[in-house]
Amino acid sequence: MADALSVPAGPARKRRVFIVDDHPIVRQGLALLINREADLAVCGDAEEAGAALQGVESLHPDIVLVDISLNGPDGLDLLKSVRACNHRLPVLILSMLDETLYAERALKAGASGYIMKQEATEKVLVAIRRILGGDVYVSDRIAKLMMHHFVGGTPAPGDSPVAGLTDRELEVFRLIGEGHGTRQIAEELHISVKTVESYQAHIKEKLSLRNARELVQCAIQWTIREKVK
Amino acid sequence: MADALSVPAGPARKRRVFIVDDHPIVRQGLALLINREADLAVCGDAEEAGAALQGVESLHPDIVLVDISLNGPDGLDLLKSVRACNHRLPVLILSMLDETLYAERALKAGASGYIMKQEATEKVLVAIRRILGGDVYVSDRIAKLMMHHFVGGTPAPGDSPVAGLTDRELEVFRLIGEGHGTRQIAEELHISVKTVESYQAHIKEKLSLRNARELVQCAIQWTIREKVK
DNA sequence: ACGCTCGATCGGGGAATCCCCGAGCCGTTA
DNA sequence: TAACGGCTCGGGGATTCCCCGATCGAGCGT
Repeated sequence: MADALSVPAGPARKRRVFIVDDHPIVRQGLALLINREADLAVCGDAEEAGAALQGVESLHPDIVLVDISLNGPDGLDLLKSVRACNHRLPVLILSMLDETLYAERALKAGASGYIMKQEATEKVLVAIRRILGGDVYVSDRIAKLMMHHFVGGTPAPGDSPVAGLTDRELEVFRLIGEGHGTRQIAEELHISVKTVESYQAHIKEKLSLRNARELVQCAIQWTIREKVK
Repeated sequence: MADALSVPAGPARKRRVFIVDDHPIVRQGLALLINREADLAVCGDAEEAGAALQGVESLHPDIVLVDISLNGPDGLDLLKSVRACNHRLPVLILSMLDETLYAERALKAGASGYIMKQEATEKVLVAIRRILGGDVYVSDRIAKLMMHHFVGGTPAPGDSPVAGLTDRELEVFRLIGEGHGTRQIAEELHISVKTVESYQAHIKEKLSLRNARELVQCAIQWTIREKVK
């Protein structure tokens, strides 16, 4: 854009950041944090997706920070809208939600990074700079998890890890997501409880889930998302 | 306190604020916001209940800002702990969770105010000053709702059945919704596994849930609705 | 036909949980 | 004082979890 007519030298031109979060306190906090840096400056902010799109359109920032849980269209929707407008604009998703459930989804939707609000504030700045440098930022845990999924059994990038499940496994997974218990599932499928337990173990393996509670959590969230889409 | 020997005039002694929130970004944001004011200053902050109690003990602030959803013991627990230590210390609860569910609990537990993170930043300052002045701060909506509960012992129309849960039960419910297991919850709250099981039983009773899996399903769905709303 | 892999099916067994019972303690209320 | 409700915990049997492994058949390459 117009900023090509670079400012001489000295402190290089400040990179412009746009913030989208439904909590004014967080917006202001991030703004104060970012504006304290010599090489960064907040050029605008928005509370929800609509205003955010307008702001991005008119202010053409260098990077956008987006919270996932917005009112109305959520952060991932906003991300897709930005992508739909042919913008190469890098987007950093920040959220208080569990990264294991959303980070991968965010990156597949075209985000350049994912960071949790539980992280130290410096990490936000690290993430911003790394993304501005053209890299992708995710926590070590997520990076490891995604590697696992990649080599594990999803040859097609863009496939849900759920796609790697067997027919029977997927069936059990779906029933779990609907709140059915192990014994109940065994009866509905006319198979042994032991067999259902086997499937649950395989699913946990394939989805890198640590215990049964995480399995239930994952299945339910997946079920909800499937219904919406 | 000692402030009775009033500072002449000019900028009166700054009132000291202590912040408790598990999100560094929010802590820093609030700190920057508060320190910008002529009559207020942040004297310390903490990420969880234990450190918060220590900080309050040694720094004796004029007011404490506490987020509800902390790791381990939550904001209401911390509030009760402060009260148990014979502290008259005013506490302002701030949260991103639905106020209709928590505001009343917070006030009954001895809080001086409740404000949502969705509110404008200025409202936080307004709330702080009103509480420091000896008043109580809640949104008009909550004030009206509490009146309704006061006059008619009825559970009020539009109340979630979750509102019928005990403080402790709701806490366990929330942790279940975040994917935590029974043992894990017991450790985080420093209580027996048996006690956690009791709460789970009570919750299932009150919400008419048939088994543990339905409980997990309900808790997770509720968590998503609360956070993503 | 011969291995070989993989999905579907089931079992053992110890640890953890679920789920029904009951029971103290303590603060508030009647 | 008595009653009530919330918080805390325990017993004990049923169930599930989670690690092992096993059998059987279908597809697949040589």
